[in-house]
Amino acid sequence: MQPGVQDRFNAFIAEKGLRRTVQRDAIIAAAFGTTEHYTAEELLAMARKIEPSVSRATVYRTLPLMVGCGVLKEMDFGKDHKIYDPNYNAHPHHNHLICVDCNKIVEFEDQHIELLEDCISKRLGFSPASKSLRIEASCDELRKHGACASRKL
Amino acid sequence: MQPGVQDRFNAFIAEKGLRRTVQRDAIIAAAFGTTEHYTAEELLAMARKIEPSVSRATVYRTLPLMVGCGVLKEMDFGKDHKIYDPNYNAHPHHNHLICVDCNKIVEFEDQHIELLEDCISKRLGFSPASKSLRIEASCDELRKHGACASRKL
DNA sequence: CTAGGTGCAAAAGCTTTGCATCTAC
DNA sequence: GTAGATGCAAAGCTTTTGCACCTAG
Repeated sequence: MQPGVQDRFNAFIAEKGLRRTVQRDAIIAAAFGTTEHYTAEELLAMARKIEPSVSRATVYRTLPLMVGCGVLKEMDFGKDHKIYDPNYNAHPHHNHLICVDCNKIVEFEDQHIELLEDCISKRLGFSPASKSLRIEASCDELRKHGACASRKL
Repeated sequence: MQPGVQDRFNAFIAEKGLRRTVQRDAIIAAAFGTTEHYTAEELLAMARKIEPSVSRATVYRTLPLMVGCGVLKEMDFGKDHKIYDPNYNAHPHHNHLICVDCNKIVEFEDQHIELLEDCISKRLGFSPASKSLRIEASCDELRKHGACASRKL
């Protein structure tokens, strides 16, 4: 599990007068025991491997807590369900490239784009705080070989 | 209605051996009679003003056709429903800035970001074709005045 | 002891689909 | 005439919620 996350969540929970439970611990452990993106349903499955008593409702009730705490990022890639990204702790400024052909998601960082985002945001009257950026593109692999090796979702 | 769109859609339809109907015409007219973004439900309402016989099912069946034809862009801004953008014909390279506070969506174009997208896409092994970019940011208005004038959705 | 948490199953909300009827070509 | 389109209502899917029971502090 990613270091520090559990502590950050506990502090957040405590500050709000909420409680620490076995189920929440299991969900946190599952959520940050991987660097892959996942859906709510997938998180439920992972959490249940750790603590079988975890229910779907509790997962759905805990997800907003983790997002609100700032440890987990909720994303929407145009699929029918939301996707969660546990990598914002390790790489707070990473961006996403999503392949429109095969749905592959590549995370990347780039200094120039950071700067550009700041400029554009300010120009339009927005504060560059808490921004994120995503590029949709076509997969070279698909065009060349008719299929994409890392087809996902 | 945006010029050329109807023709483009008709050609697309014809090529696929599909048919032109009163309902589809009304949906196209509604979809491109505005420059605002809209949901499927909103499009249904607009189309019914033109042709009352349009049903929800036909709207949902026609949306993928317009998207597949390339005249309409489907977007997902993390809300519970999809949003459609009819402005890609007039401005094929525009990007979106979405305010995380008030959901305001600002469209903008930027030469530098175009270049940067190309570089990054290629670097990661993707073709820059059909890319789009969105920035999420915080609204200055909200921070200053506690509320945002153009609160939407 | 009690405010907060949990599981279950039902409900909600958007989107899709089966089916009988209709219509563009 | 026939493949394709439509409307209606039912079904699907993810996510939310009401409720009775449980538990951390």
